[in-house]
Amino acid sequence: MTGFYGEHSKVFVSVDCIVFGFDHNKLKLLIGRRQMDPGRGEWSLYGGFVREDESLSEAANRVLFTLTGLEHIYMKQVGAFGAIDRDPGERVITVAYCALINVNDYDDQLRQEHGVEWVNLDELPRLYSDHNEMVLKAVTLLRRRIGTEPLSFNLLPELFTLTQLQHVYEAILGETIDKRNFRKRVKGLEFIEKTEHIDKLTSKRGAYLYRFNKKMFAQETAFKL
Amino acid sequence: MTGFYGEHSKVFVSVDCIVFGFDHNKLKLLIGRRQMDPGRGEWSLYGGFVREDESLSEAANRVLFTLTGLEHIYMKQVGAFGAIDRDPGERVITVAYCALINVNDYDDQLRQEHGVEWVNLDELPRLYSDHNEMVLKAVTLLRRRIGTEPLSFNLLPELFTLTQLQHVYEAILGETIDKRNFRKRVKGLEFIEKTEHIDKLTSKRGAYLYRFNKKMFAQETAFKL
DNA sequence: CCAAAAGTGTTCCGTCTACACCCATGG
DNA sequence: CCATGGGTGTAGACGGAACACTTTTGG
Repeated sequence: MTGFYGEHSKVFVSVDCIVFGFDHNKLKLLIGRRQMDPGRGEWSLYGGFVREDESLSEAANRVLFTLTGLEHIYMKQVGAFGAIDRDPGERVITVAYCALINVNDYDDQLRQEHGVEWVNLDELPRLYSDHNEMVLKAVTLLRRRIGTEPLSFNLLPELFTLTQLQHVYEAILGETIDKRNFRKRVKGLEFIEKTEHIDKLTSKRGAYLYRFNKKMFAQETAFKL
Repeated sequence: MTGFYGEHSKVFVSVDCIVFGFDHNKLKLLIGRRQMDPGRGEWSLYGGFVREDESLSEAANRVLFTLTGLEHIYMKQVGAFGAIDRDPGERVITVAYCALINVNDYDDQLRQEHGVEWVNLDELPRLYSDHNEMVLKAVTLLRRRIGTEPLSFNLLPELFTLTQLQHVYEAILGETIDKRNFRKRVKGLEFIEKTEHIDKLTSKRGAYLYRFNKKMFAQETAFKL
């Protein structure tokens, strides 16, 4: 029985994290300089090898936790990448995962300790190996899903203004959105809940803060924004 | 350098093929009884281990070719599945691929030699391990993409009637479509080309045969059907 | 001659888009 | 008092959905 498996060869499997954040009205990506060979010094996603005692998604969550100290983060598999020579050193198949985090939740000292930086997605440098390809696929998925899944809230604090929410959509879709039309659509969604709190940081007049209501959303069948 | 990799462990990596076909107005899936332990006798997708000298997609194409004798088939990665105990024998991470083939292109003798059968998707039995999950994800992707990508033609012969095309959409989406609206939309798509050939098999009156024109499609930016 | 599938347009309704001005306040 | 971002409604265009009858011909 084990003989059946024995005929075949094993390979290294790693996970790579595509970590998106949102700040200053820009979609950002967390990347760092590789600190190991091969590819030392090149810009790269943050990743790690899959261990025997963990599933792929567990590995991805562990790697993200190691990097950010954050748990229970939105993560989605982007896909497996398995070109023979994608890793110049050894045969390594990798599974890319996309995570959405709120940049304010990420301790900046921890970030520096790991030597990673927030880079504007539209100014992304050339990355190690096939990492650009992974990012591209992640962005495509994100764009496709942002309109029908409640992803944007993962990039924002718990309370946010409608203008902030709109900026997230604009950053992800790469186009400007009409303010009145956007707010009209939001108004139709019960699970985007207006609070009595007011944000006075970004405007003198102040803006109402909204909240994503998970319970309300659970009752929702489908939405478009 | 190799020491860096040496700290980590390797795992078996396989590919599994989710092969869709279309026949008798039904979407069908190719499955067979497992001929090996663990899980001998259970319904299962057809798969194989990834070799050292091939990429993931090459492995998937090889496995599909072994099974069907078909090459240059539409194939799309569905995702990686990596639960620790998903394979009862050894740790195996698998990457699922979805293929769309025309059932008439598949030699029936070859099918029997491999001991696989076409099963209606809506009558799918319980499959080995996490294979049902893979199929579910593949179907979800298929439904999402059928409206914006020219997938349906992979399931049909080169020449097809509009009724056949409509049946493909109905089978994939699991709902009936209004004939006049459907044909109105098709008429708006230049890359679905009317030929002078007439099919007399399915109706006494006869129906015009159409063809998917790849060159026309290449000039298309986006479509909806 | 009739059963069975092919083929064909119009109307209605809801949704999306474009668009401009007043409000509140801190400095 | 003015610069800055917050907040609001309407009209017209467009696209999607509903809907029924005529045509052809093999058996």
